[in-house]
Formats: sequence, structure tokens, C-alpha cells
Amino acid sequence: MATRRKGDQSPDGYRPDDFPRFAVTVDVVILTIADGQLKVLLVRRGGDPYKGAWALPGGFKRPDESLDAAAARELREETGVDTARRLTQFGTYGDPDRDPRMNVVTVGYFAVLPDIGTVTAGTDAADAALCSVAEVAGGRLELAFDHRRIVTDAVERAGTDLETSDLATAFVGPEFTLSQLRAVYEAVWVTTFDAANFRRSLLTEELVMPTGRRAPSGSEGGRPPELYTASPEWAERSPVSRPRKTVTSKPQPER
Amino acid sequence: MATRRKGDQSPDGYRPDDFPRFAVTVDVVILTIADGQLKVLLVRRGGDPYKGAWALPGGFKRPDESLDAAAARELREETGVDTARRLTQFGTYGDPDRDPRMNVVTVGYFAVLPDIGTVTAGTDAADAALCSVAEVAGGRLELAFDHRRIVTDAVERAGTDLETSDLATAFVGPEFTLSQLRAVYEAVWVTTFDAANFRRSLLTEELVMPTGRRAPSGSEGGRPPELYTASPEWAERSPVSRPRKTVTSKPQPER
DNA sequence: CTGACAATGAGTCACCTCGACCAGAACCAG
DNA sequence: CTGGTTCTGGTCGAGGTGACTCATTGTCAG
Repeated sequence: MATRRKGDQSPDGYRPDDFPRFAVTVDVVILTIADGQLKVLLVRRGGDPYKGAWALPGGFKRPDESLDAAAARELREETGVDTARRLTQFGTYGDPDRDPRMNVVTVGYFAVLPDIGTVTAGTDAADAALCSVAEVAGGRLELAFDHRRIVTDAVERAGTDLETSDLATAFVGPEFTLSQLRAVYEAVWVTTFDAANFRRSLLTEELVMPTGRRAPSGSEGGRPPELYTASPEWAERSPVSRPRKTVTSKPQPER
Repeated sequence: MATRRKGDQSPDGYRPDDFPRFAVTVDVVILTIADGQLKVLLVRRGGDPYKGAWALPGGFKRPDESLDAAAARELREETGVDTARRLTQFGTYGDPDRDPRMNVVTVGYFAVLPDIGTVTAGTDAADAALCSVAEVAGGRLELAFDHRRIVTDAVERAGTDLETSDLATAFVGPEFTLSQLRAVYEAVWVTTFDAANFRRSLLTEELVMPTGRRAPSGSEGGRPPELYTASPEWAERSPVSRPRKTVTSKPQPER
């Protein structure tokens, strides 16, 4: 609870100096898929500690706004994205040494975007970039503060949300091919799916509806795929179930 | 991220007064099962706002401890429970009007206990009680601040964790009957399970191991059940899957 | 124009899981 | 002993899933 404290001797009200005060920030992990890889939007720091290092976009919560509103505002201010879709809180970080200068408690949010073209309009676009999540998680790309931990937590949360919500549709646009959708699951989870079985899962459950139109075929040629839209009843149901087995080192054809 | 802010003109360091400061607290939702019902441990407030109302145990984070440590400390101080098992963070609440007097951001944790007998030893045991979660969620029991929301969020999180972890074993002791375990799932999710099928699920996956001993049969008579222990490989696997259907209004025998 | 190629779309089949159901075993109250 | 209750073990069928095959439809190189 918020105010109760053992040994509080001022029943008539708070004396704010009795309690430690913290700065509260929000950090936003923006995930998208580009080049078949899972990417995260990062900005380059201009301030003192970790100057020049990559970090998550974020900022201070204001006293008159909620945490959700703060995350939406920071996302809008720094990336130009109006959070049409979900903005999900996934964790809060308050280790005493996570910021070398002051006590900062930060609340992590994540959002998912279909295409990064809409993001570059942010005011700080100059020093923003999409970076590979694998490089961040593997340590090959250093992040400021404990942002690497925050990113990995966000990715893990996104992975579970794929199973329990329609989060996958947020990675693709309003119209998409089943291959694009399948690429989302394969990128976030690390597995592979049989295209035919994946197709059957979604169609028999009527989670996607064909539009009748077709997307242009890829650079490799091949039959142009049909475009689908997400059914409104995607939420609640579990569209695709995560393979439980350990990575079965499928005989993946080299290419 | 923690420190970056649009318009920050002090590259050499913080001027703490530039940023709003908040009190940071942790609230702990202790869940257990008693009388076949899901219960939550509450304390009665002695302070000014919401005086006399039920609230969650919790308190202020200290600058030199992590959030997890603060939750564990408060749990230990107020309930006498040393968090042998998991203590899971599930959400953070920072609406500007959630505390009428000051800006308070609180981080919610939940823990699960097998038996409440070990909890009454807390220093504030006099005004602590186990209350029905159904009464809290239904609004028949008023809580201070936004604690009702926090409790329902904790229960929802516990429900999903039942599926993805060995959380169920935390509700029961180190040795348990399958009926006790089944009662956990049935209480947290609101459904019912066929005892035989529930048994088969756990035994074929070897998630529980029989001890050879038996518990005394209940007050209603019946065959005395065998005692089991949890297999260490319970984690990672999904022991029991949540029924997806809407509550099929099963012909439940009245009693 | 023609054939190679790529990816989609559609179908089959074996296997497994899960829900529903039943019957016997073990124990208690009367 | 008898009836009632719970636990334990088993069967049976519907439905879902993985693995696989094959036809279809388009692009592209020549």
C-alpha cells in the first residue's frame, strides 16, 4: 500500500521529508521486424553518463499524468508515433546503483510497430536507429544503464503475449500475408513453422479473413500471396501455440 | 531510459530539483487458499486517509535497496514470512490521484503461501486478516487507495503463472495430495476439473512423484489419498492447461 | 514463347491429447 | 454389514497437431 509504514508517528498527515524521494521515469521498448530480424529502436545519448552510448527512449513522469500517459507521451515526443496500438507495461527497475548519480526508478513499457517508416519523424530522429535485438541480448552492442536487461525482459514478455493476445497483428500492417505473420512468430520465438500447418491453424479458427487482393510477389519470384486482415475475435483466443520442444535442430536448408 | 530528457541543459550532471520527485512504495499481495477459497492477506489501516479501511501490507522503498529486496523486507517485517519461495513483481501504479496527499508510485508484488499458520507471527498480526478475494473483487469489501485494482491484477497474474510455472506447488506444502493441488487450480481459475483427468495429466508427464505415504482421509470419509512431491522439472513445462471454453455451466451437483 | 523456379494453397494420414465417462478400491459413519 | 464418499485406474471417441505430399499460380531467365 502507499502510505502505511511501521513507526509512522504522524497520524495527521505526511511530512514528506520523512520518506526518500525518487525520480520516476518510463522507458519504451519499441520492437519491430526488419530484414527478418527482431529489432529495437534505440537512441544515442547526448548527456553525461554513458555519453554516446545507445539507450532506450524514455523520460520523466510528470506529477499530473499517469504512467501509461507518460509512456505514450514520451513515445510520441521522441519517435513521432501515436500509440494507436497497445502500450504494455512489463516491469519496473529500481536497483540503487542503476543510475550512478541519483535514485531513479524506471517503469518499462513496450510497443510493437508494423513498419519503421512511420517512426523516423521523431524530433530526435537524427540519433535514433533500429538495432538487432540479438546483438543487444548477446552483449555485442552495449547499452546504457541496465537497458540491456530491460530489452531482454521486453522481448520475453512480447514472446508470451504472442501466445495470449493478438500482438502478432501489431507487427504487421492492417493487411498482411500469412508469410509475414509467420515470420513474426519465427523471429520472436526462435523456432520455425511449417507453412501449411501455420496456415491451417489460422484459417480453421477463422482468425484471419482474406481480402481478395494480393500482394506483389517478392524479389525471388513465386506466386504472389493473398492479403488477409485480422479477425476482431483474435483477442482472447490462442492463435498459434508455442512449440514446447527444445529446438529440434530441424534440417533447415541452407540458403 | 533513466536520465535522458528533451531540453535537458545541464550536460555536466543532474540538478535534482529540475525533476519531479516521488515517493516509491511496494505493496505485497499474499495469496493462499483457505476453506477452498482464494484469500488475500490484508491489514487494517491506522493512519489518516482511509483510516480503519483494509489495505495491502507494504511500505517505502529505501534508497539503498532494490525493489525486490524492499518487497521481501516488508513482507518479512509485516507478516513474519521469510520469502522462501518466489516473490513476483506484477505491476506498477502511478496515477496522480491514487494517493490524495502526495505523489506515490507503488510497485506491486505477489507471493503465495501454503498455509497461513506461519503468517500470524507478524508484528502487526493484531490487525491482519485473510479476506476472500471474491469479496474484494466484487466490491463487497472496500479497500484503501487503488488496492482493489492491485489485488485483481495480482490474481490475474497468478492465474497465468499457474499455467507457465510451478506456482501451484507454492500454494501447497512440500507434500500434498492431488486433490489439494486440484483445488488450487479450481480456486484461482474459476473452473472445475475432472479428478481422474487431472491426475492423468500430472502423472503421465511425471511432474509429481508419489511418496508412498498417505494422508488421513478427510472428514467426509473416503479413500485416503496418496501424498506426492513436486518433481524438480515442473518448471518450464505446462502442467495443466487452462480450459479455454467459457464457463460451460457444468451440471455441478449442489451440496 | 518456354521452361525453371519459388512460394502459396490444399489435402492426407498417423499420432497424441484431452474431455467425458465408468468401475473398482479404500475408508468412515452408523 | 451397509451405504456413502473419495481416490485410483482404465476405456473410448472427438478433435488437434506434426509431418508430408502435391497441385496451383505467379515471376523470371533465356
